[in-house]
Amino acid sequence: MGEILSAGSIEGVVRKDVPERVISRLPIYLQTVETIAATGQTTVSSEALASRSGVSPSILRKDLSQLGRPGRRGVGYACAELAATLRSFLGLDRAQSVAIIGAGRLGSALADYAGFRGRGLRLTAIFDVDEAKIGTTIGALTVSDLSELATWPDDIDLVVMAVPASAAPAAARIAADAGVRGILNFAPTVLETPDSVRVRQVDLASELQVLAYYSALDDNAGTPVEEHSN
Amino acid sequence: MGEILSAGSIEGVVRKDVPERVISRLPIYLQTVETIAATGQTTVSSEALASRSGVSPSILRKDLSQLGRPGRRGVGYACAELAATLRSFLGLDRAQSVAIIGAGRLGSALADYAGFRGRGLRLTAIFDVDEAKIGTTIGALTVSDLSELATWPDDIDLVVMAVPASAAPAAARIAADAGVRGILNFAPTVLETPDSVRVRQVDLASELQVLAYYSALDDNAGTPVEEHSN
DNA sequence: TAGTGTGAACTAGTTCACAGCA
DNA sequence: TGCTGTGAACTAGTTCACACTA
Repeated sequence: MGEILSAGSIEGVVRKDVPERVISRLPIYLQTVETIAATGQTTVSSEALASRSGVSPSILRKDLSQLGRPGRRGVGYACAELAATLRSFLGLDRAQSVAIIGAGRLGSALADYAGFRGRGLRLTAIFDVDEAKIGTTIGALTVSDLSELATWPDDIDLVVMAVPASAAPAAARIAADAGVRGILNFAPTVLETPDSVRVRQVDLASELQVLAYYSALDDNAGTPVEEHSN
Repeated sequence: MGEILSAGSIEGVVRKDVPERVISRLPIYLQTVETIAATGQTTVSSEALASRSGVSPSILRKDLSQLGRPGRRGVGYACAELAATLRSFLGLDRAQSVAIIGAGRLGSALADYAGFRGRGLRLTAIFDVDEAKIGTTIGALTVSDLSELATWPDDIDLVVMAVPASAAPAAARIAADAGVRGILNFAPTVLETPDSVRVRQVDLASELQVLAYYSALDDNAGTPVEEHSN
């Protein structure tokens, strides 16, 4: 993907096109700087912020310099201001509305998983197709029929897909038709969506299999494996 | 690229130095090729496999060529053979043993989330520190006290961390001390671990915030976004 | 003086295009 | 002939090093 040259260009809006790689690090910085601010610290250096975010200081400075509101040379970044800039840049000023599709165990767990409130996200609805689940309550929300998504009164910006792989493509189509802007997909399937819908994939088994690779690598470490020191 | 002397090929499996970027795509290929094989198809071209995996054909060919067991020119890849090679390469021949730390809603949901069995992973134990949860049953497993992890009879290769952010660092240390090889961390904290423990981060809020960025971008398409002149 | 902002150098990753083999 | 395997060209991402400024 990538290839953004269409939207907005008519107006002559020169959008600095920030790579997704960078965008995906910003939430971590936000999280970190909020944690630091909560301790009462008012400024933070790139070095401290970077190490607590798990990145290098230079990459952190490059990333933050891209969002226009700079730090102060010789001082560092003002925590509160930086957090506000990050929130605004990520589009979290108005809380994005999130719906969960799939009211099974995973969907229910995600529904009250910490981190919607206070992270610029507002959980708006939970959908399912299972008659037995529709009408039941999860946290403060009642499970609705997925067919209601299309005409849902509150605009839904983002969807968390927590359904089996077999049901995911159909549900994704419904979400896309309803004008949803992004899907966070927990089902182990590659979703095909129109360009207007961004998909991010989270696959438990894939992640574990990546870890399995390195685990197995170490198993064989008795025999001379690559691993060279420097 | 530092030339690596992977001469130690005493055990048949010689693993070159494959970038993590590549490793993290292999589970997707495995998933895809298994799906294709299940339809009865015996061979598959790089183009078909790539498009169903959401990558370009050239990158797929480069990736697969790195694992030594090639496809057949003019034909494609033999599904069954490719799947076996991928499984073996990822270290899934002997099912890796996985433990979940945290028997809350997320932990319980992940415990019976499809994809352990038949994906080369074996869920071995669930731990918690909460007296009220220890001894209760989740699926086929009984929740054990986290302190038992260190002396757990069955070796634990990988851990899924499903605890609050505040509890994660301590739990990670316990896991690292117990010789765990990898941690899949759902808590929104950067974990510091010794080099022997690989961490992969999955943060619901971060992922949604990335999607929020693109969602907000579209909202502002046409009106000047916060932008500074160069 | 301390610590950011940033061009330049470097490194990693992807795509291209075609040689080579079933 | 068809499709993989792969070097070469290209592109993206990271690190370095230091000018610059509060």
